Amino acid sequence: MAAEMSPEGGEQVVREPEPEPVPQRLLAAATRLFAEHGFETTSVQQIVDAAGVTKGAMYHYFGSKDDLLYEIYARVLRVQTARMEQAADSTESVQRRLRAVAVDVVVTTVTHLEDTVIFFRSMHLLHPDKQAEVRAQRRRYHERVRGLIEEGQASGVFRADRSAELVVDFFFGAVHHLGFWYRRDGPMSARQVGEQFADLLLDALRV
Amino acid sequence: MAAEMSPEGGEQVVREPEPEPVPQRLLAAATRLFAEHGFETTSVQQIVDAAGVTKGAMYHYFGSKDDLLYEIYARVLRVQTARMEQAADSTESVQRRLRAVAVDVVVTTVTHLEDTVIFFRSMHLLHPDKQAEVRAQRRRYHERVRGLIEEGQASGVFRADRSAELVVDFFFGAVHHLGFWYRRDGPMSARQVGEQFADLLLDALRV
DNA sequence: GAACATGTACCGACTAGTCGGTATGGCAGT
DNA sequence: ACTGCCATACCGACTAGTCGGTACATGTTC
Repeated sequence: MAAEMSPEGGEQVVREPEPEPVPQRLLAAATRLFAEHGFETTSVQQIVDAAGVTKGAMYHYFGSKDDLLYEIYARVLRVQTARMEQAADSTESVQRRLRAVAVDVVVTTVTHLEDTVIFFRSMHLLHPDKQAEVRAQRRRYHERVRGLIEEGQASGVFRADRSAELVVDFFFGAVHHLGFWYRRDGPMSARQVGEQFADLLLDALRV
Repeated sequence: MAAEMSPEGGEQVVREPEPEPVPQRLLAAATRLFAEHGFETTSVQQIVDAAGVTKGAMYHYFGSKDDLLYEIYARVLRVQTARMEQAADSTESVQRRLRAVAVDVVVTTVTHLEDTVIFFRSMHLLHPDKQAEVRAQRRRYHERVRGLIEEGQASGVFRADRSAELVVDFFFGAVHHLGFWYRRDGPMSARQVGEQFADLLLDALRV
C-alpha cells in the first residue's frame, strides 16, 4: 500500500479502501524502518516517504522524531499490561497461571517482533525521563511474575532453592532475545515456542 | 588519565607511566562511549577527545568510525572462541562440561559487559558483510553448545524430549540479556550468576 | 658529528552533505 | 470565517571524513 502510494509515483491512485489515518501510517512506517535499519539510521524523510506524507504532516501529529519512538514504547507497554492482567488473574493453580503467563508473553513478543527488536535496541535513545518511566513499568511486570514464582515456592509447588528474581531475569532474557533469532517463517510457531519456553521455565522450578 | 591528557588542558603533563598506545586508547574510549550512549549518538570528536588525540590520529589507525565498532566485535569473538576451546574440550562428563561452558560464558559476558551491550545493540549497524561474518562465528559457538546437549541426550544423561536448539536459544538469550540488568555493584558476583544460570540450564535438562 | 632524506605519528582547519525541525501558506470542510 | 490538515521551502546545527601541514625519530651520507 505504501509502495503504491509512493510520492515519486505521483498522484494517489488507490481510492478504496479508506486509507489508514496518517498517524497510524506514520507509526507503521516508523516501526518497520526502525526495526529494519535502526532508529538513528532512519531519517524522518524516509519515514514520511514510506507513510506517503511530508514532514509537515508528521510534525503536525508528533512533536518530534523521538515522540515516534516513545509512542512505540507506549504501545508495547499497553499491550503487555493488558495481557498480564488477563493471564495472571485467574483462579487456576499457580503452575497453570505461571505457564499461561509464560506462553502469553512469548506469543505476544513474537506477534509484535518488530516492536520487541526496537524496544530492546533503542532504550538508550529514549529521553531519560521516559526511559525511567518505561523501566518502572517493566519492573512492575517483572515483579508480578516473580510474585507468582514466590507464591508457588511458598506453597511447595516450586522448588524454593532457586532465586525467583534470577529465574525471572533468566526467563525474560530468553524471551526478549527472541528478536535476534526467531523467524516467523521458521519451523516453529509462536505458540510452539511459547509452550516450550514455558516447559523450560517450569522444569527449572520443578520440585 | 584521559582527563589529565585533555587537549584543552594543553601540554601533556603526565610522564609516567608510559601512556597506552593510541589505538588501544581509542578502542577503550569508543567502548565506554558506545556502551553508554550508543554508536550513533557518539561522535568521532567525542571519542578522540576521550582518547586525548585528534581525528587525524584516529583515521591514521582506523579506516572509519565503523572500523572501531567492528574491532569491538572482533575482540568479543576472539575472547569467546578462546574460552569455548578451553571450557568445552576437557575429558570430564558431558554434564560437567556443559556446566563449565555455561558458567564460563556468563562470567565472560559479565566481565566484558560493555562489549556485550554494544554487541547486541549495534549488530544492525555493521556492514552486511561483517554482520554475516559475525553471525556465522556466533553460529559456530551456538552449535558447539548444542552438540554438548545432544551428546548428553544421546547418552541418556539429559532428557531427550527437549529441543537442544531451543534450549541453546533460551539459555543464550538469558545470557545476552545480562547487559540490561546486571550490575557489577549488585548483590551477586559474576560467578554466582554463572552458577545459578548453569543450575537453571541443567535443571531444564534433568532426566 | 652534522646535515639531509624519509617515514611515522599525529594536528587541526575545513568541507560537503545530511539532519531534525520551523515558518508559512493553501485548501477543504464545517 | 475559522479550523484542521496538510505541503513546501528553508534554516542552522552538526556530522564523518579529508587534507595540507608539523614535529620528531631514524638511517644514511659526507
